[in-house]
Amino acid sequence: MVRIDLSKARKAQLLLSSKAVKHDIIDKENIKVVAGVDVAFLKGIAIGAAVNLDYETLQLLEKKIFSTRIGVPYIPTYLAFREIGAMIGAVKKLERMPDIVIVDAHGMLHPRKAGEATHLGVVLRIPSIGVAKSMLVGKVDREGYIVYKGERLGYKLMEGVYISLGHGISLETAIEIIKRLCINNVPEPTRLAHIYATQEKKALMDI
DNA sequence: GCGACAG
DNA sequence: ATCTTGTCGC
Repeated sequence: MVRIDLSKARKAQLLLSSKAVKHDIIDKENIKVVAGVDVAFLKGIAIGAAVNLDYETLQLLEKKIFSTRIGVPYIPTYLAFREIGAMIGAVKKLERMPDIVIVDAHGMLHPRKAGEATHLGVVLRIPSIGVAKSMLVGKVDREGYIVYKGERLGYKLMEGVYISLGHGISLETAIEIIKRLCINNVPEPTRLAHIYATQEKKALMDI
């Protein structure tokens, strides 16, 4: 496990956030495939899982796994540097590139507006939305919006479901999409990706 | 300086 | 995130 150069990582995040976009770069009326990504850990291995769902029916279309060695430890606000390799590897294995990707972590609701969801969206040049289980920065206002440094960057859909702007999708559209995907108190793509990653991890344990 | 801190 | 069985409750 190599220690991360926080100075360089910080600069990378600032560059990434400068390239992130807060408005829709796709036609929301034309979303067909939505992906969910998650990562499970076993020893020194990160197991990335990516699943594609039909946006209309929420049915599973395909799923892929990409495992890699863990390079760095978990350091708050630098989560992406630990997981994104496995996540991107899994997404790239999908036969059909999804129209948008749902990441189970924050996006712009991050000290440098460069959380994992934003990081992945900018790197893959694909619209992304972050959905975290707890708050990292910001505060929820009377209407449910999460404000950070005077900017609305997210929305509290319910306890344990915090929408965080990722890349290429406006907050209003992101809220609309996540409301539609949230079935069991969690976005369906995220739930399936988590199950798949955990399943693969258990399979590796029997070896 | 102190405490908090996505997964 | 991960280490981990049974158990309380709808």
